[in-house]
Amino acid sequence: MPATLRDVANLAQVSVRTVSNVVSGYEHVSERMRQKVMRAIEELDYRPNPVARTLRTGRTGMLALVVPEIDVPYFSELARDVIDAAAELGYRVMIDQTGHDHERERQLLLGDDRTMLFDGLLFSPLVTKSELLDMHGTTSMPLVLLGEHEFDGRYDHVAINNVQAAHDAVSHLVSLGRTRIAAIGTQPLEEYATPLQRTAGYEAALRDAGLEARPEHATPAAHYSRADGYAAASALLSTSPAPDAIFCFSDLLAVGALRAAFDSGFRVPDDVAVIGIDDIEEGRFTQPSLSTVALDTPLIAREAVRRIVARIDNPDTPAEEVVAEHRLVPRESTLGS
Amino acid sequence: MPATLRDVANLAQVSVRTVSNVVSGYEHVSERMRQKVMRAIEELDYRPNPVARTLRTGRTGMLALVVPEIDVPYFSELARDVIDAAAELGYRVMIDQTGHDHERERQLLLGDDRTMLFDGLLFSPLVTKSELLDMHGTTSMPLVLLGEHEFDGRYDHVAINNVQAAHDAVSHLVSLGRTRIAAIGTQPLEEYATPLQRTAGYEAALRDAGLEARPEHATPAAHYSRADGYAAASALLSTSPAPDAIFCFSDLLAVGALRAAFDSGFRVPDDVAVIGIDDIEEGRFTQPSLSTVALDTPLIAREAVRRIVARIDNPDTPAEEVVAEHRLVPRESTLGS
DNA sequence: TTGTAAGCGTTATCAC
DNA sequence: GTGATAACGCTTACAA
Repeated sequence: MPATLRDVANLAQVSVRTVSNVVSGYEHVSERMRQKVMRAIEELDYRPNPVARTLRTGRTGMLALVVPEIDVPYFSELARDVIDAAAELGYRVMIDQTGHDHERERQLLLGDDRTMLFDGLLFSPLVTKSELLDMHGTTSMPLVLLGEHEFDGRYDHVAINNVQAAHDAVSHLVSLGRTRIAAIGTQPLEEYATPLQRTAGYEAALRDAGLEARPEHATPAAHYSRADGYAAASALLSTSPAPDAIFCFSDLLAVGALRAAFDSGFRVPDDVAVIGIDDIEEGRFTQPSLSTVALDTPLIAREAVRRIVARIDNPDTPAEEVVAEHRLVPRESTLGS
Repeated sequence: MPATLRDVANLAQVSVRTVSNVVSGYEHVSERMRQKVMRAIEELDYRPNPVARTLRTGRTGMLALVVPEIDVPYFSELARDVIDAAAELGYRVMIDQTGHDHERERQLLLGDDRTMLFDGLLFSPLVTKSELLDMHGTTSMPLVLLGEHEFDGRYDHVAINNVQAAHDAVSHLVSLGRTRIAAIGTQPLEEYATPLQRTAGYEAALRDAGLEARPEHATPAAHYSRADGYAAASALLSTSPAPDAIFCFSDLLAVGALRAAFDSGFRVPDDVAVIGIDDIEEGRFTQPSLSTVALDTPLIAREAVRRIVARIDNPDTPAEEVVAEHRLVPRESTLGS
């Protein structure tokens, strides 16, 4: 059984108050006392109980990061940066994946969970309905949203300009002279923000270029996975006339598309150019390397953690929106080598 | 200010005991009481405070998963499976990355951290010295080790047979008629278990095949990253005679090696065959697809969680070692298409 | 079946 | 500067 403050106090012949002072580095303790206490701590191998401290102070020192799937590179790279940024401010990170489980999202957002040992919630929806957010209202759990762009002033928000990012990607393809530009990643059945916004950007860019948006070119993808990218691209490339460019709503989809192009006998970028969004590291090593729109993930992570900690420290902080920069990163899959 | 059990009890005109019974689903409560309490809970929007419960019960319901870097695909895929397996048993997962920070590892292992809000520690060292483990002795924090293979009976351990896995990979290259087989991923300066074991398997396989182990073919890699794989492979392929096969200690190194081979004008597998270890999903979509030795990550995760939960429930459970299966997965990078 | 009360191990508010 | 002691919000003997 681990030693408690009281045990230390008894052994050192002082009050618990004094021990607590020593342990938490309080300034005004005489050197003699401090020595005595330290000896007792050493002898009993005392370690403060973080749960008791938490109950008393109301702070767990833990943040929750909620992502759809942690093994999607974009999210694991985001998680890396969030964990580092949190550590810098003295916080640890619990990670939860909602998969495509709306019930789990609901629980987290509503605080309907019996094990919410965290001070704030970083919520990074890839495909999440905005109604869910309305339900968060009653809880007092600090919340920062990551990645979408639908600010209504109620929540802190580190956003990406999805419409513009998609527009930039497609405009790049247009500037290369491509005219039959397909897209992979739409979500016709559900009202998810990210795919909706990227679809809007895609269509706007086509319009701005005077190109026709063919319905059969806007291809859905249930998950933003390599496999779905592969399947969608295979289907697209078997149509006639085949597209001469594919804009994928994520780099992971694009990785699948690259492989599909190869397997279907298409050269990239000669026959078909491919571009994604995210700038995951994987895309720098594909063959050909993957053109993309880079999101400033470290900034997103840093800002998100900064905001949530500010809100934890002062719940009345007004909600704020930060829009992270993005930039076009052309590589071999559109430019050639 | 959130409502407490007491508030609910007051409003419902019952004792806290009764409210607690209702909240925690105790069997013997009259329907009338239950109704009254539920109404009060509803009205006050009461949610139990998990920290108080934790202090009382001694259980946080949280596990810590410690990995070097969460954005390394092998670890993010492991994390996905660990989170899922933990959820199944009612646990949540806090993730920490030690980077290559030995001090952080020391803290975690020693329980020298003021915010250890978890019931058990899943420790997955890629490159970690075993001395660190000796220091865990004094703590009572349940610990399960993942991935190495140096069982001394003190800790639960879900292991990989690294020596055999490496041997299998190299034997596959030998069976293809390759004779100048290089390796990427050794760690000559430090005594890390994984690289040491994989090096041993590599050398044994060469010996068994009657091939000479050339020192210049055993190439170190500081991190198991794409970039280091690229650099190491580029160097290897510029020697003369160049190797006709490269065994990489991880798939991520192999991804870098594939790209390096291409950039150096080598065809894979015709000029040089490449094989890795891990079977990350990325390797199924590279061009050519990556031969590898698959580790049974879901099993590793499931077993690890099962063991740690068993130990949390009963600290006196004897330590146990499980060795996860591995199997050779030949793909285009050794077989061709 | 329900009420009363004693902790869980801290921190913080008083006195001294 | 240090010592008692009351919370923090919950679970659970023990009583009734």
